[in-house]
Amino acid sequence: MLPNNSKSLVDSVKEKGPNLDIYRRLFDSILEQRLAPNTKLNEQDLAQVFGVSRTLIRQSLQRLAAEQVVVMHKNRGAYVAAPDVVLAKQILDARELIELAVVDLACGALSETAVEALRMMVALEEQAFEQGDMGTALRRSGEFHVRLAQAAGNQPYAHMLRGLISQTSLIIAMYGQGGIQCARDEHNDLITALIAGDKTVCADLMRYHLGHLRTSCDFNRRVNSGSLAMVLS
Amino acid sequence: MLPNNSKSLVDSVKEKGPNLDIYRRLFDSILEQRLAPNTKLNEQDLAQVFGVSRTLIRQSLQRLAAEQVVVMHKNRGAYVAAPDVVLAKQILDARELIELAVVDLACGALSETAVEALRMMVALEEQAFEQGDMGTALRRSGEFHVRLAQAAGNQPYAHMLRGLISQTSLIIAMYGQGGIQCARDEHNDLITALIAGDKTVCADLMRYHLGHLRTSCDFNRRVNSGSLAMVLS
DNA sequence: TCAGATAAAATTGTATACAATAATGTTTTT
DNA sequence: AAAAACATTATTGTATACAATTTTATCTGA
Repeated sequence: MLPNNSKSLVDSVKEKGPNLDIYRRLFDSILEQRLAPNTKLNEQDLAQVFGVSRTLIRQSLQRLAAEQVVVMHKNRGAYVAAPDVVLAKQILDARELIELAVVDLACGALSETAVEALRMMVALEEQAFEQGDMGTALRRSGEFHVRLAQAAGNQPYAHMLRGLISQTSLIIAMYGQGGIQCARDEHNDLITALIAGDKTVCADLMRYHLGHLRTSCDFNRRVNSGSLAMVLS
Repeated sequence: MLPNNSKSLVDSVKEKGPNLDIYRRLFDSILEQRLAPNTKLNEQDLAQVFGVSRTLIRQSLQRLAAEQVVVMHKNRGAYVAAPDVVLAKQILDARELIELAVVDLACGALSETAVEALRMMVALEEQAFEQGDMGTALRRSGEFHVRLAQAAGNQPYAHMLRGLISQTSLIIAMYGQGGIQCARDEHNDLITALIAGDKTVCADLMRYHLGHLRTSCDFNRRVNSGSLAMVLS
């Protein structure tokens, strides 16, 4: 359930606490689809799992709720978010808007070190894929996009995109039907195009890439995710 | 210090608690520039002011921090955020990106009721202005933009824009030099243009409007906001 | 007088205790 | 047996208590 491997991208990179770690592990667990949409997140259970008091669990849940990865119902607890079809499409639209702006900024403007870091990210993503760890592969795929936004040098873009990508993981969990990971070579192609510096090509590549995401989803399919109790209520 | 008037736009419109109120009052206080950038937000003091325990104060501060309106330093407390020049420009860029997308969606697509609500918002904004309550006027000016995004029908746009507009208030507090409110008629002009339905005109109007914001800021001016102690440290 | 060390106070971080609400199970009534 | 009412349990919401850290004040020693 709980990953503890790579230091993922938390916004406030600066000094935080050890409780930041439990937030990150929850966050990653959701992104890696170990926690399905609509899953109830019981505070006491989590406190026991992490070996801390409910105080820290609560903080993490509230932060996740602020990021809309989790929804909190008053007096009824926290659940992994489950975006409906309408919202899902809006999220993908918003992602395209931001990502195209990112590409526009990054095109022909990536530093050597940035390129290296991005290539490394893709390598890690492929490694997870080849090891059959689809959850990690999916999370790293998202991280690639966030890292690209960071490299593009606009903090708000990176911040907003991080949120949108988190929700994209939920969308894939709910409406996806495999075949997304096939597109992972496209990340390398994108890097190459960004170095080459043709904005039209870069934009088209990104649109193409995100298009795969859309076509890999079936928004008609009624979702059975989460606990059955939730579905039948 | 603490406003309690209109129900401002909190993202999770659904059921929340009474502590939501203290978050909102803090949020509004910052947006109305009653709390200047770099102001320290002492937990115990706030707890006393609001008549609650530090628990609820902490929750609100953490949420504000998640929205980047407040910065929390480990073991050193929470401060009203103070975006530097680089970030300020990035925020304004991001705002333009989102707002143009919003305008594109809303152009020729606003319902009757939406138009009415927006007109009302402008009226409230002008009312505060004429009463000399610049803080409230500024906050409502921001609310207008968020409400427009909501009317445009893309939730992520509205959500992201809300964050960017909050930070814009901080930017104005730090780098603004008056003259922003002169542009408040432009909101009504924008509504009219959106109804008319010419996308080029609408986009130009929005760019023009946001351009005023940029020109009303002097990014060279070294900021003296917040407690002197902070500045001199 | 000033720098450094040390002690005191204040502030934040976390855990625990209690209150309020919702969920569950049992009994009672028809 | 079904439905309603009640009691029980579990879960979340808030306050308080304590621990850890930082800030401030005081004291020393050149």
